[in-house]
Amino acid sequence: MSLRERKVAKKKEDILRSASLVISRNGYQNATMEDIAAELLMTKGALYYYFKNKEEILYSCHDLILSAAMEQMEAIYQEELSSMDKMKKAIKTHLDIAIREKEVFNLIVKPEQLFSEDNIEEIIEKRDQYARIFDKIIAEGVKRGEFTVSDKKMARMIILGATNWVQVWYSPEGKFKKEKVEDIYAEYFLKMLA
Amino acid sequence: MSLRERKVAKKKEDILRSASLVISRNGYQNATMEDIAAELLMTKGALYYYFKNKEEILYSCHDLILSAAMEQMEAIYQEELSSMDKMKKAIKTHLDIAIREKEVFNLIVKPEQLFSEDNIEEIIEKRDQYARIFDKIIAEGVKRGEFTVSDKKMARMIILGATNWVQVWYSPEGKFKKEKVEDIYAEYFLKMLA
Amino acid sequence: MSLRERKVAKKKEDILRSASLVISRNGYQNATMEDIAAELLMTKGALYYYFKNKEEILYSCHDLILSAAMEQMEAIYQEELSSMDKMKKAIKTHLDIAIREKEVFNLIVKPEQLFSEDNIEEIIEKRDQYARIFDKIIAEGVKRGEFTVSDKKMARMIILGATNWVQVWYSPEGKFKKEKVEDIYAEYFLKMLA
Amino acid sequence: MSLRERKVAKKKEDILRSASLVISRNGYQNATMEDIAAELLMTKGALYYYFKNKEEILYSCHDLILSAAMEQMEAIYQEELSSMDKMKKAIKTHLDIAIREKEVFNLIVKPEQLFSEDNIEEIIEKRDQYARIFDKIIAEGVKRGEFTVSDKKMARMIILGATNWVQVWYSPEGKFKKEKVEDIYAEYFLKMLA
DNA sequence: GATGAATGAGCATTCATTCAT
DNA sequence: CATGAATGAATGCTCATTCAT
Repeated sequence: MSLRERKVAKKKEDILRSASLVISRNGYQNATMEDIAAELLMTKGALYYYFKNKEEILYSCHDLILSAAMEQMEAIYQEELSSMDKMKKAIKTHLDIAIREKEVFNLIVKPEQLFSEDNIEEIIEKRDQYARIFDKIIAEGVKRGEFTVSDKKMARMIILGATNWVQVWYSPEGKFKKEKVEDIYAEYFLKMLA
Repeated sequence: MSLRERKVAKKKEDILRSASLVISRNGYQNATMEDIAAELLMTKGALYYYFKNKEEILYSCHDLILSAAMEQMEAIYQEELSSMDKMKKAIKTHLDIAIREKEVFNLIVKPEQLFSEDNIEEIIEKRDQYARIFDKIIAEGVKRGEFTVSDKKMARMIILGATNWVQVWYSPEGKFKKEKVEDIYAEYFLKMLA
Repeated sequence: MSLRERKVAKKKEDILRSASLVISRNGYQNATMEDIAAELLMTKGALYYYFKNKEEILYSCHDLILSAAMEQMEAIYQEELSSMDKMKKAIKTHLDIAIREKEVFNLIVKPEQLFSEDNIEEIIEKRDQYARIFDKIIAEGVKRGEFTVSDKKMARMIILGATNWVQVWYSPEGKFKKEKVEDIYAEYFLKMLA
Repeated sequence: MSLRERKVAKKKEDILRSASLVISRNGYQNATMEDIAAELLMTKGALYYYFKNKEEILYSCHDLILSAAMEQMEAIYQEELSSMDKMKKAIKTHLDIAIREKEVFNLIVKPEQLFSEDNIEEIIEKRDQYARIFDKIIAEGVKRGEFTVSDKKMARMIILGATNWVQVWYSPEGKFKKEKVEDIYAEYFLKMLA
């Protein structure tokens, strides 16, 4: 990658970071191009040099985080661990991301209202891919006899639902430390899957 | 209540129902005053006779549903049932509301972005009140020895998080019937609390 | 038509008149909604109460004039006149419109660049309909032995082309009076068709 | 002219050719500096090294074509031919240019909307110069007794108007071949002038 | 000479809100 | 009470133009 390409890539990242920030503060619909640019001391016109339109920024934001999450999760799946430990690690990792990326991660919730038809399929597919890693961990656990579940998919929904929800109430200043939350969540879910 | 007052109250209800409907269809940000009025064969100007502004409609919508939910939940809490059965019923009821009221219920998620400071405190207080009924059911179950949980509040968060999430993926046309979902969710959570 | 409907119709007409004026002054691409509104002492937002978007204003402008022209021309065709006189009258009428409606009439020239696919077909069809009235007059003249032309369609193109061009150079303050222009044009074309 | 000067001149020509092309494709208002540069594999910034601004490109484009046309037309006027043949040749040549240069030639139509005051006078003067060659041919024909016209200027307007209009409807894929069109047009006009 | 990057002014469009009637 | 009409502020996006490197 040439110097220039790296500069562009860096700038794009900056923009996505700024966008994430603004979205976190105001929500997607209230995040204006102006806001995103101002955060970077640019003018909104400049954003269009790097991204085609607002949706592309949003999409990239989302993609960036989800891709990274997927990578981590896939790595966990590949590790040589008991299913219990794998799930524990997966839950903790997911919680970690959901808390750190709060709003952007939250975009996953209603893609139909935020993305145009061009992107929506890919979005949903990626989301499903991510979810399927949890399915695989559960399936593995069941096969190994570590887990007993009446419906695997539903179990995954419960786990992901509950962990996604954490961003609604979690605050770094709150009574619970992040690590504590992760431990308890993992404990409960393992009990549920046992 | 005079006849006129009753008429006004009726109209307000109509408006809230329409607002709920439109919000469910399009999401809050895409629900225009025009849409809400059109559904009732009124003009948007008339809405301002009954409500101060859009936020007040939203607030009332939210309040209406949450109040009703609270009432149901409180009734369940008062019933003479084992904690297991109480929780089962509570979960099913909550799921039922979350599915039926989808979008409006979803407003709970990020009140800071939707409500001005005037309303936000009250909103959060009410939400907490609702949640506290679950806390009470859990506490009761623990006292009676039916549940064993390391952290009551966290257990409640998990339950509510997972059940709120259901609206993200549930569709009446989908593979799972509502009753089936309710059963499985209840089963998993009871296992978790046991 | 109720009072209100008439009021709306009147306002729409006003807007179209204003749009015509502004388009005449600045050309279509340089005619902003702001300009059109300002001319009527309205704000641009109000225009959207009457028309869906800028293109619809443009389209209506165009349609209004072309429809009126078509009516006049059809009437001329129906009159009991020699083909010579009919053509003379048609040419004069067309010149009259082309001069009076200058810019708006000029929109006919490149519809592909100005109209979206939704309207373009109808636009072109209407333009062709109008042209076909000239074809009929020529054909009639040929049948009656008043005209001799090697190619009817080409003759019509020449006549319409030349008369449309008149708006490029004609000015009320110029050396030639409108009536004089009309007479000379008619004379030349009749000689051409004879 | 030094080597460097020649290089610059060459580049300017390239730019004008590209501009013509892009304008022909999209129309002037939709021809962006970006488009013009892209065609030459340059960046739009570079265009400003050769031309002060977009208008100057447009102006030069227009000037280039009109100058070439004038040269051809002047040559025709100088030829030793009957007025009939001269006019025939002139019409064919004009049609040829109008068809080939379509959009750029079309700029002539409303110079006031496209050019600033600095250029407009010169534009109009050049356009008139071009037209005057037709006047001279007609005048010559009248003097020689080949043509009989009641008003020379008006005859020229009709001829130029009709031939300019040809670009509105002519298409290489259409039913009429270019040569056929030229022949018929010449025939009609000569009949008109006879 | 040329490029990448940025600017800033402008425009169509949307929509909550207001208010005379 | 309700409506029709209008407002105005906001927003995404485009593009000619500039300029440091």
